[in-house]
Amino acid sequence: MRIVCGDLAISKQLLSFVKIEPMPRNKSYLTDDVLEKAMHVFWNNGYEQTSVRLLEKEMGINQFSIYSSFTSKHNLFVESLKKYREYVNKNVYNDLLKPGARLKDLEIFLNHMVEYKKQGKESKGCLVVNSTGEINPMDSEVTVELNNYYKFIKEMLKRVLENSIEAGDISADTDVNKYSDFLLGVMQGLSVGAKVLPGSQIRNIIKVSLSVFK
Amino acid sequence: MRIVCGDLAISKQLLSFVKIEPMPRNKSYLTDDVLEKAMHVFWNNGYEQTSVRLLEKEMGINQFSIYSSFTSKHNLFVESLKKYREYVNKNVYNDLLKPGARLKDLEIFLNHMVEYKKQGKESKGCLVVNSTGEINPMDSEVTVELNNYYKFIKEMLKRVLENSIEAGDISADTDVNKYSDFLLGVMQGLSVGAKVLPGSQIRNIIKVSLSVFK
DNA sequence: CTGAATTCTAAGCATGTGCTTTGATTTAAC
DNA sequence: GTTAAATCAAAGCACATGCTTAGAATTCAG
Repeated sequence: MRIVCGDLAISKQLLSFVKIEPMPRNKSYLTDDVLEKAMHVFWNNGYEQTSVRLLEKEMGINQFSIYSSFTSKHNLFVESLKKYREYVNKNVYNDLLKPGARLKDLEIFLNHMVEYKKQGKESKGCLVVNSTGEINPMDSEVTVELNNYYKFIKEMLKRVLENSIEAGDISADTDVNKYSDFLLGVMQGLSVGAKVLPGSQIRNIIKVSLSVFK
Repeated sequence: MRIVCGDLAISKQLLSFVKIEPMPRNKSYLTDDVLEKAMHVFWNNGYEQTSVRLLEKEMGINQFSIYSSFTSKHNLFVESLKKYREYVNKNVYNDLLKPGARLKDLEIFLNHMVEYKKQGKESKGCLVVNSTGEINPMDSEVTVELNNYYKFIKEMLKRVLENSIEAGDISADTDVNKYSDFLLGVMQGLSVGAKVLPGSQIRNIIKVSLSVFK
């Protein structure tokens, strides 16, 4: 019997006093790296359209390794959703998460989405919104993670509104909870709309949505 | 060689002068009926999760008949999307499509959605919005039909706004095009949100959205 | 009734699916 | 070097998938 240590080489030494037998071969990959790659595959193709063969190819490890690290395709998907939240935190919503971010920054962010789409790139939408449509609601593990994501976005929007109040951009008695719900709804709508509607319509949605604060 | 007449028994007689050989067996089902059943299967399960075996069972006809009437699963899905537009026209948006329907009716309609969900029923969302998330954008046949649907909804919302202007509910210089885009965006957002968010949040989205007209 | 056209039933096809097993390879304490 | 544990690559498993085929059943003009 031995303590499994995953890909944290250092913990091997920390746990060496427990170990009673020779140490085995090391993983040739970092769990976190291949998970991020898996996330992108799910993001591009959706859950059902993503086969384990495709994951194997894109993650750069074979099926045995996938199953020994993530136990099932379904679990890998759930982990990918968690990873997605971490990913957008760092790479998508970073400006909006900065301390002091205001409605003006939200406006810039939303318009940036349209610009990005106009540059010819295919809009693959939001992994979570796409999954909300695809996954059946009985799948509680996934549903929990979808809700975690939406809570995360709502909290971000709440802070944006609070900062806007503090900066005097909007009235001090603005119902922050109510309006962050509204903005979350708008963003869910944009995630759908941006995939198919022309830019002019998306811009109209953004304009009118933000006009409620004037 | 013979003229195929589908399920319109009457046209057999109309075309009888063309026919040169004995008449064959008749279809035991109406194409339109089984199509509507197929639509519900796709609505409940999504495109990928719907197998031809399941369609066979729910449509009540076997695979041969499915393929001879609809040529492929993909084409059956496209036809189902068209059928869906016809379906919601009759069964979902009927009140909003009545001549003279106003914003007040839209408000009732949206709140009805929340009530329906509160009654414990699983919200399966909108077939088109779900498909917008699931289908890859390169699938042009499907994309065209998704856009047809959204155009249909936008036209409906435009008429609601025009009626509201005429009734004096909202300002006469309201930019109908712009605000119908906005309302379409809100409805897309609600189709996503209603599947996972609590009723209180949905109600907030509705309230704030409609407050732009006050 | 006969016969040709069309439908239906049901079996079958090749391929794709998620997941498992096998056996060779690598690791590092002894 | 030896040895045991964990890794890896590759083949394999049972079953599901979209779609097709073969043959029996049905229809209706002649």
